[in-house]
Amino acid sequence: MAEEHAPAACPGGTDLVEKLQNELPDDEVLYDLAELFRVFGDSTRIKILYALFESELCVGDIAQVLGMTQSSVSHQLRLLKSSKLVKFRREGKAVFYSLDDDHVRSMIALGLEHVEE
Amino acid sequence: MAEEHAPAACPGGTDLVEKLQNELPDDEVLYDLAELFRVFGDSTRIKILYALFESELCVGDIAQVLGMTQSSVSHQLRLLKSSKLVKFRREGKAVFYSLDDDHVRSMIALGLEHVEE
DNA sequence: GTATCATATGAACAAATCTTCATATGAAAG
DNA sequence: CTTTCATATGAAGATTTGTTCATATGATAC
Repeated sequence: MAEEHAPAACPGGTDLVEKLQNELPDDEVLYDLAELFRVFGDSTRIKILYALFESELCVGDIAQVLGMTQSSVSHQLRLLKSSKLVKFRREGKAVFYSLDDDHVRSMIALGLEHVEE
Repeated sequence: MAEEHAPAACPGGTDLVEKLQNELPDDEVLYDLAELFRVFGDSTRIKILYALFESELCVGDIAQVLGMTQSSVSHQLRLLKSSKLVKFRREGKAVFYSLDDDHVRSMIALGLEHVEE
């Protein structure tokens, strides 16, 4: 069981096709990359990241800024956390979240460039 | 009907919250930004973009490189097209797709930096 | 210990998403 | 005009995703 998919093609140089196949990064890398973008791909999470641009915030405050439930925000923070986009520290009852590094800022800035054209 | 959501909060300076709310970009911008990232947030589409890194390709060849259906690839190309990430030109029966601009490369490069840590 | 505040998490449901299959469109050749 | 090749698209179905609600955990104050 091997042959499937694409029945042939247009110009269809088999050599070109093979060359490109070999040049593609590993599936795992591509999947991780897509997953990273997927995390940015939700308005709520983008808003959370934006809210954290200037300073750290606790969960409740984030929820207030966005006008969303604490639960919803917490769920999203978990995703952002596991993608290493935000970090956190505990202080008493509260948990303060902040951007994990500057990649987040660069990423959003770059995205904005494309959107604002 | 106004009061909803977040029952109050941790530190919860109402002024800080209001300040941040005013500083957030328009909802429309944030939505567009999320939508852009969402387009990058799928392995198939990432693969397509990667395949187009070096040269333009017709739909059938892309499908072969990825080992996917022509239909599937075509559906995804439509998304990439409407997000202005790829452009195309027709030549006889074939349609050649290519990256629309360098934002795509920068975006993927930046994403890779974060993933490969 | 109990009460309270802040956050996290599990289950459930609705909405969005991706692939497949079948078929339509569009262009060139006969 | 009919056939063939390349691509596009609509509908259907399975999977994924985001929010809500209820409840659990964790930390402080009493």
